[in-house]
Amino acid sequence: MPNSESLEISPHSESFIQHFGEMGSRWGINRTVGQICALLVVSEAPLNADQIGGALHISRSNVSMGLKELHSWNLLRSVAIAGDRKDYFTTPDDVWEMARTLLEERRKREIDPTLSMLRSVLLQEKQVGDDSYALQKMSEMHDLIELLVGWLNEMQTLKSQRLLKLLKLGSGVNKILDLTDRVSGRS
Amino acid sequence: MPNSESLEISPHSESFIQHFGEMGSRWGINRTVGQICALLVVSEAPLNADQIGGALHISRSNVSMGLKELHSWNLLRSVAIAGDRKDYFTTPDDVWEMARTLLEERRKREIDPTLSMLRSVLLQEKQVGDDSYALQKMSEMHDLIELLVGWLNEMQTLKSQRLLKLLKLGSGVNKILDLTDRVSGRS
DNA sequence: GCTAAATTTCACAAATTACTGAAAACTAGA
DNA sequence: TCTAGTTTTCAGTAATTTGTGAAATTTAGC
Repeated sequence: MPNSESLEISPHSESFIQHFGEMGSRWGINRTVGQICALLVVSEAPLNADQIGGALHISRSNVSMGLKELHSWNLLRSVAIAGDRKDYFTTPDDVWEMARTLLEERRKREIDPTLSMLRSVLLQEKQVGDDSYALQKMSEMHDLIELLVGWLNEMQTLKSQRLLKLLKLGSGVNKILDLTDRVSGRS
Repeated sequence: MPNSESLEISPHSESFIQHFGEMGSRWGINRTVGQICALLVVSEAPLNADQIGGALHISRSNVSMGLKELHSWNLLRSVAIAGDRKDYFTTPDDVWEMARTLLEERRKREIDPTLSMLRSVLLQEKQVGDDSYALQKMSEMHDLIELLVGWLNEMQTLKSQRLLKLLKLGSGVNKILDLTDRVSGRS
């Protein structure tokens, strides 16, 4: 017995969803995916595809595609509801978990491919007439990205509590780096 | 006396430029802008608009638009060449400076607007019938982003050497956080 | 294995974004 | 101030991305 009433969305949630739609393109996802994600975040109960389409005024097939995309971002959880054959969806409850996932996925899509490309170019035999300036720049960029990615990975392994502490420390980290300098005797 | 020969591009640089073009859309800039940026990075000498267009096989007007866009990302430096009325362009030499700039610009475009939106929604008078679950989520998201943005800002103020040290430390930061715990007596 | 509910796929349409050439607007020297 | 070289703007077109309905596929219960 499907619920035929369409979802009620508060004005605040409406702004939130609208904003995610507009920002979607800047974030490398499209409007619809952004809106679906926002809707699921602010909905306490899991929603089915019809509810999502109804709330956002988009077609059933568009919802299906949007969910598929959201799934590929690892931001979707499906929930089975007893006595209902429909699939219900939600996003992770913990916003920190979502942020971590997002960062990881963006790293995979936006940084890793470039690192691979740089690696493979730098690994190739130097060709005659190759400009060393360009190779120098690529090498610098490679090292920078490798360091950054390695650091991000290590941060991913940190417990939430630890990460929180580091973030709250902010540039106070300076003092601590000083401390390690003094202990190890380096500049 | 403009140089009529078209720019020579090495196969390695070619791959690099090509890659930046393909990644452009994932990075929220378009193909052309990505390619122009890559070309300027690997070119030791500054280039003029005709050279850029020639090298990338794009129209003069497209170059103009691409440069404008790159300028808005704070990644463009113009150089005057004596005895030539044309404008010459390059990107910053230091890849770390470029990375910092990039991060800052993306923060402005991708995060700051969301922070503003959340602030303004949360500041509004609670309305009757407003779902507190949604407001709770928005509040959590607001706090997370504020913390993250604050931290990023502080990192921007850190000297390069310090930043490098922090990055190389990686999850070794754990030990140091332990240390501060013991000193201050917190858990 | 049938059936009906639910979901996904896909060809096409709509909307958005990127690119171009021509014309307009600058700019530095004569 | 005139002119030739240079850059920018802009309207129209091309290319890409997004959204839809209809058809195909999957799935759970009988």
